[in-house]
Amino acid sequence: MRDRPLVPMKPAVRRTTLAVDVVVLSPRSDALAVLLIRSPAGARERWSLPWDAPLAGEGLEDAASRITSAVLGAVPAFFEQVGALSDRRRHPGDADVSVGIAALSPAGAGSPIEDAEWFPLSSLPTLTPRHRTIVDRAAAVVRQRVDQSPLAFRLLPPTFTLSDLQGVYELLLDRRLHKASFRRALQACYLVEPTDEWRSEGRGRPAQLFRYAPKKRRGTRRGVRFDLFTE
Amino acid sequence: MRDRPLVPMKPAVRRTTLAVDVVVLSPRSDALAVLLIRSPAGARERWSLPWDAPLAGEGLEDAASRITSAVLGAVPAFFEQVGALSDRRRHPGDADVSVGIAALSPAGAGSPIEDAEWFPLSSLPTLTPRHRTIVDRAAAVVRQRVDQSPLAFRLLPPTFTLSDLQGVYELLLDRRLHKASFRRALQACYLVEPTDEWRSEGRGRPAQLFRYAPKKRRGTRRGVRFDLFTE
DNA sequence: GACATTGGTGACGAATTGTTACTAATTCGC
DNA sequence: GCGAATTAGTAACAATTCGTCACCAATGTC
Repeated sequence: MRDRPLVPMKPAVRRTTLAVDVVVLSPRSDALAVLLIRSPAGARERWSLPWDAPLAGEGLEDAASRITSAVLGAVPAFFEQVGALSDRRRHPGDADVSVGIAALSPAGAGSPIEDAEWFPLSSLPTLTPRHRTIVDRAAAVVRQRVDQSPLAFRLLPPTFTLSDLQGVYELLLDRRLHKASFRRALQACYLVEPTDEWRSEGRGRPAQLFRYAPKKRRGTRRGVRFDLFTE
Repeated sequence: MRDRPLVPMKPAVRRTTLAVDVVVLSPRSDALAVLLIRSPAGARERWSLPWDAPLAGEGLEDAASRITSAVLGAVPAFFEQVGALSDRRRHPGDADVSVGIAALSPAGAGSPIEDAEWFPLSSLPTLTPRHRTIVDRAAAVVRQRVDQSPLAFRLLPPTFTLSDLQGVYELLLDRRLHKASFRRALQACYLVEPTDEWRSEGRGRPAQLFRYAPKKRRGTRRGVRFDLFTE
């Protein structure tokens, strides 16, 4: 009936080289930025994502944490796998397979080592083709999950103003949100609680500081929203 | 200031063993089912996910397609990576790292080889710990993405009734949907078009057959829905 | 003190969603 | 044939949510 091998497939492991490539994301001066490291002299591209092979038995997120820590001096607040890539596209260490991991780091946490720098997502230098794909997918995954998962809170310090929070959402979604609607939606879900601190930023009324404190209120399950399809 | 190695990290690839583990999902008799293969005699678990190592330079989804094809005799309609796992948990081939891939196959496509069988997600036999995790994550990912991506159409034949479609959504979301609301939402998004065929299933009025034919109508971007957070 | 600027909220009309109730076309049993 | 049962499909209304406007509050600037 169909193409099928006469002899059942015999699965077997094969040895390959594997890299964990980390896309560290953080809001810097009103744009989402990626942490890149200067390539060793002689490399074709000047910059690359921080990467390394996982150590024996080390979890992939643990590897990403170790790598980020070495480059930024801070442990990211959140990880999300972006996908594994196995293709013939070039990788700085010529790994056969790359696992891309997005790491979210709050604004202001850590500081890059000398050979590392933040680049806004919108103006990246040339990267190896595989790294370029991983960055694009990381950005897409993060943007897509903002609505499913409290990612935005991982890009903020422990306390923040509601305007800060709205700013991060606007950064991630790349569109303006309406203040009153944003706050009403937030209120309805019991995700933040007010602290008794206020922050004054020069002009304008001081803003109350909030912290992320989700209450386990199971929201009423809604109908199907076909219009959220990304494809 | 923080823990940071005195010498900058020297990334390097290391050789590891890699497996692609495939979770083939298909609706069988009103439940979502997974395709498992009988383990060789002497294995600790009787059943396992179909798996293999990717061939040199073979894409991971291509490997998943090849593996599924060998076991089911049909090429899945859709793939979605479920995550890469690197831990010390047991894998049938003792691979260091597994890439889990969910493969969606329409009801009725292909037929399993002799050593393979469909198991409803709700009553699986014992699997190696890593395979168990991959299945759970595949189910979670598919359930979570149903609202973002037209997955449900990949679990149906090319033409289907609206009741079929609603049934798949109910299977995936594990809750009843309201007929009128479901159809109104579907209508509003121009995702299906009617064929001029009708299907009679015994009792009841015959149903019109539809096909998946998304029109690129960009839906109006909505506000933020915090209540969709999964965590 | 007037004004510009940022924070925060009530309220109203518009849009969407949940539900009820109905009509339509078929098979089954008599 | 004919009514009951069963599944498909839809109109219409009520309840809820959403987008917006308008406003008040608290601060710095002139």
